[in-house]
Amino acid sequence: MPADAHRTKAAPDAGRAEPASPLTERQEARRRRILEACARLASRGGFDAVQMREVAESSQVALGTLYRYFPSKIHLLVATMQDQLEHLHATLRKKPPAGETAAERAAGTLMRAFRALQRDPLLADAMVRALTFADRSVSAEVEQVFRRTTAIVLDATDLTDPTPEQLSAVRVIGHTWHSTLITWLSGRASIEQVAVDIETVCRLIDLTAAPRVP
Amino acid sequence: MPADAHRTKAAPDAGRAEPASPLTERQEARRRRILEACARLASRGGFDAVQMREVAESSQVALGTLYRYFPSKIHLLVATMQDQLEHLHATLRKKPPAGETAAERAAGTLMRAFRALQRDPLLADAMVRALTFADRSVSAEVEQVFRRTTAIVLDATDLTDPTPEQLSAVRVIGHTWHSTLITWLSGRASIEQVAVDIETVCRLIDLTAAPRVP
DNA sequence: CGCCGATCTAGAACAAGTTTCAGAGTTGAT
DNA sequence: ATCAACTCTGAAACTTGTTCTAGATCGGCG
Repeated sequence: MPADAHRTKAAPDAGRAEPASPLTERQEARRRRILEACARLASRGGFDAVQMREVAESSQVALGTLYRYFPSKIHLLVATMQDQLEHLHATLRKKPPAGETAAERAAGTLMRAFRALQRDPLLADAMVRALTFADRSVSAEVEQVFRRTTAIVLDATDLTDPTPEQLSAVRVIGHTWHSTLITWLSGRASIEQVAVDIETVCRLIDLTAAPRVP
Repeated sequence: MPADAHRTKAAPDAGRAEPASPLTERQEARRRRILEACARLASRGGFDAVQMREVAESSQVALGTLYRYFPSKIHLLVATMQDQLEHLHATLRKKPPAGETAAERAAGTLMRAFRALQRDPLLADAMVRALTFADRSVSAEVEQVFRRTTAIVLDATDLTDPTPEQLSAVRVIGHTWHSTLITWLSGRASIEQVAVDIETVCRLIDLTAAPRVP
């Protein structure tokens, strides 16, 4: 798996659309078809069912083109996670969680996110496995996913100006969220245990909280 | 990757030696040669360099035999991690960490473990990636690795009779340890940040501590 | 000793991720 | 409208994890 095989030419950006070459309409549509096909296949058989040839066929794109958009299966799945997290984040924003303390709100939001992913366990499994399996060649994309996770937690806590300590706590919470997700998906922990652990780790937020100045 | 391919016959137990058919001396030797070859190869090129054919050749065993001992590359790497963690645990036990609070001792021990794995980053990378990539067919072995991690933390904190809350904290600490390890190995975080996050999460121990009764 | 079943070996065969390439299709600038 | 550069397609080839098969070895037992 010679994973450093990034095209150096002006290939369609497999990450986000922001800093890249504009991507024509047709290209944007292709990209979207690919991501949808990926999610669809993952939603059935999980990680193993996302076969590059199938994704290509299912999204009506040649195999070579698929690889031009996403340089590896891992890139593809991480991009899919990115995509799904965006939706999730938007959904979660709409109904901010109730709760006295920041910790409670964080735990509430994370459990809601957890349940959302539970609804499609095979898709979740494929995405999260790809995320943790990713090597350096996917760093940038993985980083973005983590940023999104961090943003979700920060949103939930309503912390406007977090201290370094709080940022550390938020990172730890993100790590725990991903790990418990994997643990649950692998059948090594119950939902109850996940809930307990999420609540436990979220206490770190209050522990490191500075009094909020309005 | 049809990973549920466990032989159902009386195959050499790929997990620990405890509950299995005794394993003759020659077989024990084979198993050890395989694990050593695996560690050696991983120590050079990391995950990708652990190629089953190479492992087989390098440990003077036929490919089929390798698969009889370890039903997949993931099983092999998880077993290797198990093996390395045993050594590490033994080493760490010898010099218990200094520190006033349980949290400090836990953080100290984990950072020591972290530095031990740092010395062989490619090996660590291969093992940890295998660990988080493992699917249900490897649950039992993964579970054992987590148990070992938990044991290391509990040893460090010197908690003899942990409450359920403390166990949750210890699980969270274990998750964080693995995640930060991956994050560092992927070049997405500095050692300093890892140290900070480990210290942050270890506070959970004191937070949930019941007064110890001697 | 000589046999039996389990284990090991060598090597072919198969599956899925990845790479490569020649030719057809698009696009943008002149 | 035309040309050059880029992009997409279709198909084959290559790599590495995994499975399968036929025969050689081993260990215990009568």
